[in-house]
Amino acid sequence: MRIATYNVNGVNGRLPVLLRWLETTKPDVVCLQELKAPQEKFPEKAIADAGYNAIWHGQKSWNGVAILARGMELKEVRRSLPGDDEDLHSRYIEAIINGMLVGCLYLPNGNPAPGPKLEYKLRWFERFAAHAAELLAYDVPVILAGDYNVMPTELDVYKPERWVDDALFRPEVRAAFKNIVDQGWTDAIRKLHPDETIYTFWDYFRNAYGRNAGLRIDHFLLSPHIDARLLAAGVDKDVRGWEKSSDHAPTWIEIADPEE
DNA sequence: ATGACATTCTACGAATGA
Repeated sequence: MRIATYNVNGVNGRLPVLLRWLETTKPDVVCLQELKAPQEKFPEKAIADAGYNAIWHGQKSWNGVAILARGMELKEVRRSLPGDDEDLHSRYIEAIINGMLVGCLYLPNGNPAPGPKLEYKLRWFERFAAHAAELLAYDVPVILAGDYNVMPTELDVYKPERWVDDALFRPEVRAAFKNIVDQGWTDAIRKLHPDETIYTFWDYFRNAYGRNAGLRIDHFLLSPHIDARLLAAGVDKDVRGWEKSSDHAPTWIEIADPEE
């Protein structure tokens, strides 16, 4: 089974790219971020025609997350991250699919830093850490996939020294990510490719994709049950080179069927 | 230090992103 995460950067503006990618790679489960569309403007019919059931939590102009499942039922568990009823950003949605708990997240960017946006990011991280710990305690198969807006290590950024003061790479942000991993989660890409330069984002400026000046910020964190079933992980890098592409590339894992 | 690019909207520039 293939599970993918993709920050689409506008689900309607990028719909042709999204549909082409779904048709080409046929992932079984897809976590989408940055829909940039209100709830009623999600392209439900086009997604259904492509063979996918979907749940989503939209928001006007910004944010927005969705989970798609190819020929499988989605049972929605929640559509916001617990811990702050005042937080109205659509950044988290969670469903049970085929016996797995799948959390789809769009972690705040945090720039400019320091400032209130970084503080919001760090608070969001604390809430996410608390929720992740609760999920681990359930002792069930869990996948937390999405745009974490963090490069975990220097291997994950084309020019680390340029990014040390940025909200995606500041020490406290990297520490917040590591704190969650250390609960007992597996960073799927890094487990299977420990020394390889792998990016999931290239910005639109200065031919970043052509120069491979990228960042690894889209991640899969796996609970032990899913970690034991991990077969492969990678990035559909060529999609970033398509016309009208998002600035992110789809990132995916393959997992084995559970043992009976 | 800035801006390069691309998205969205009771738009025609501003806010946001990473």
